[in-house]
Amino acid sequence: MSSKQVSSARSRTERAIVTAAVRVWVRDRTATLPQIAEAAEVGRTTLHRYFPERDGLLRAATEHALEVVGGAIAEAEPDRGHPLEAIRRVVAALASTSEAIMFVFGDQSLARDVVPAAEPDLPTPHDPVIDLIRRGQAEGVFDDQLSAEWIQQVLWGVSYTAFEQVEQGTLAKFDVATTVIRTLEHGITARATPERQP
Amino acid sequence: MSSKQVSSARSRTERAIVTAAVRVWVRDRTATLPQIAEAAEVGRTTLHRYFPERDGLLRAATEHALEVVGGAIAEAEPDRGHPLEAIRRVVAALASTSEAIMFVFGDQSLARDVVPAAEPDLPTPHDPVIDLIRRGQAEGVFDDQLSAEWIQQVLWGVSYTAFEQVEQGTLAKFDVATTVIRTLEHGITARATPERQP
DNA sequence: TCGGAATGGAAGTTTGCAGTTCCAATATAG
DNA sequence: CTATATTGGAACTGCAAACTTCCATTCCGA
Repeated sequence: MSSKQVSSARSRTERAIVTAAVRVWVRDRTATLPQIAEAAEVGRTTLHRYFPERDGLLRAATEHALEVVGGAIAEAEPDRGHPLEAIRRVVAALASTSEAIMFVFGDQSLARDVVPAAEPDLPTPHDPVIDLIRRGQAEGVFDDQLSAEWIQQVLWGVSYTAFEQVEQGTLAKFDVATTVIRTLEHGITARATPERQP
Repeated sequence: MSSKQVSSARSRTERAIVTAAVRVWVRDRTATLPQIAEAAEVGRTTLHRYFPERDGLLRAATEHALEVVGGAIAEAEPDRGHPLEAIRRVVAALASTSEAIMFVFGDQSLARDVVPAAEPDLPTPHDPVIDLIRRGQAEGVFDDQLSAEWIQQVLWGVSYTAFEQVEQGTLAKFDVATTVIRTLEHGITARATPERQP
């Protein structure tokens, strides 16, 4: 895309800045640029050279986070195997990108304003996770009384909740995938509930 | 608590400001005080007279939102009846306080910093919802392989997700309680899944 | 009706951060 | 080794929003 070949130094610095931005902003959305420069171990001047304005960095950080999440989902091969197995792989994959997910979904204004601009076509149309859910519904594995979009949002929401718990030490990182999957598959009720008889 | 009797005017104005703050900040955490003054139909000067600094209003808004949510939960009588029925009442009650819930839980820094200061003893110890979940687990209704705290967080998380969907028009307000409860009770899988056989 | 309480408009001050400029120091490639 | 690219320290401007002050007006209870 760039007209000139980027030097290795440039790309290394840019990557450091963007990842630092995600890392810092995920904990404090109001963190200042100097704070991010410090986290990236980069001078304030350098940061402004790479990203002349705050919004540009915000967008780059968002795009980067989306790439990380998208890549993890792709690696999980959601279009392969039994839907239940596939979604377990997806959850496990998401667990390894918790920072990126919390960054993107931790601020509703990000998801509302920046994400659409960042991904002109990928987000809603042809989402591999939606495809997986639809496939699972067609095969009678997932509840087809619930919309695929709702199920997807629940997947994000429950995963996000788990990441939060890890963050505050209430849940062991190791248990994230198991807990999320168990909750998704059976809800919060004990197994084999006598189908409502309260 | 106050040494002087508060005039009806004072309390009416204060209430208008606080509810406006919740209403505005739930959609845009970065909204300015003039914006809130306008939403409260109150002069900028008046707002500053009631809340000399931003943090004070933020705290008051948080306390108010917590009171609203706590009141709704209490009205749902979570300690009465079958746990499944009780939690359905709680979800229905939460649905009517979506604004307050989204305000408190929509910003992790709020839940992290302001909430503990706002409720010195109520939040974690002796939470009626936790009590309900524990009771349900003891009666074999809720999954006792999951911690009560996790189940509570899932309850919040799924409800929050539903409110978001309503906000963006993806879910009808009318369907919130049904959808949340169905998801909580059975997860995202079709009823009577042949207990794993992928 | 009268007087204190409450309100709000307008125009301050202060603060903190984004964005800029300049120049010297250092790293990297040819 | 030298030239160019990259970096970053420091001091600047500009701006937006929090917070303040003053005073005229309106509301409300005694």
